[in-house]
Amino acid sequence: MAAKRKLAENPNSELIDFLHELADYEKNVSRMIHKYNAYRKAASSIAKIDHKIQSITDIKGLEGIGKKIAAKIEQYLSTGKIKKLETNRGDETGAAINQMTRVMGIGPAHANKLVHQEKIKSIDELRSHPKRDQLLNKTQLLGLNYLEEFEQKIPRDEIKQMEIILLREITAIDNQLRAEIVGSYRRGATASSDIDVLVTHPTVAKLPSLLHKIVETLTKQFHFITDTISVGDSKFMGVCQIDTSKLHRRIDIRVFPSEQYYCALLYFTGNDQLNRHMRIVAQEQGYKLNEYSIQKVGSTGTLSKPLPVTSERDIFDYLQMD
DNA sequence: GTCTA
DNA sequence: TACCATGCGCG
DNA sequence: TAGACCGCGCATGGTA
Repeated sequence: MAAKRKLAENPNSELIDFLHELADYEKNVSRMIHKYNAYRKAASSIAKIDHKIQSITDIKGLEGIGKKIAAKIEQYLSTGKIKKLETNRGDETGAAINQMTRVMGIGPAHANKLVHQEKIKSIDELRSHPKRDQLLNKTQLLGLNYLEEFEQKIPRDEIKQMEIILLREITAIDNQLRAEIVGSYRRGATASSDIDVLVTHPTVAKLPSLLHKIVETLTKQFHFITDTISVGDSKFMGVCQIDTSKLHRRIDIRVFPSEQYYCALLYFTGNDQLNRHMRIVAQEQGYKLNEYSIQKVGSTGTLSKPLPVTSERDIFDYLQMD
């Protein structure tokens, strides 16, 4: 094979897209987050099937697929359409609400308000609205400003370049600092939707001021950070740019005390599915696992002190996992 | 919308 | 000013 | 058939 080939598309991708569209409508328009999750779960079950679904018997009994979704799939199989989806698509207001939620910081609640109260029907109308600056908060204005840029994936090579700068500058602030880029990048992805940085330092008391120092340095000295969305003692969320010829990117930086670092590393490397799986295994083995620690659960539900963890391996060992 | 107690 | 509820993004 | 469906840091806006 001469060049890297695009991964073969899932044989049921059209059906999966339909389910995602139904999911989005429930989340953004109906504001039923659990229905959203139900549709997503059904879609992910179907995504695991490696052949084209021919009949309803192919999916009956699959995890997350009950009566209603099965009926919709049946409709899709026989007519190529799903009534409910066609109805949703005919709802202009719903479509407008969905569009609004493309903007970072505009969720279902605010999107509904913009469309229902302000009668705003499109992103363009929002951009040119005379009261735009009163209708949106700081984060949402940033989100609107960078909307198209944030929708672009970040190539792995670009993150690699950022990694060099980040590690160099963070270490320059304090050579006891340790930092890693986690998320899909650490899982080896060829492109990511944002940059997620974890930082730790052996001296707990220093952590909050260190985060502020890191943010200040990367902002004022290097103009690497271009905007701050939020910043507290343990988490920064913002925008960065490797140089002015490149797009603006979403970046998060979190600091953890060293005893929590490896639980955080595991958690923020993900993915979601692995996290859920490990939480369940932990529970089965009599532990409680989260992004901060692993604790033993006593017979009465009492929690032990956080167990010592000095590597990700330690966590797998407690849980007897490979 | 689906699953479970 | 202090506190609280809500919205949002996130692996 | 009622209730769960992950939980947390930060911003914001409301209330006392």
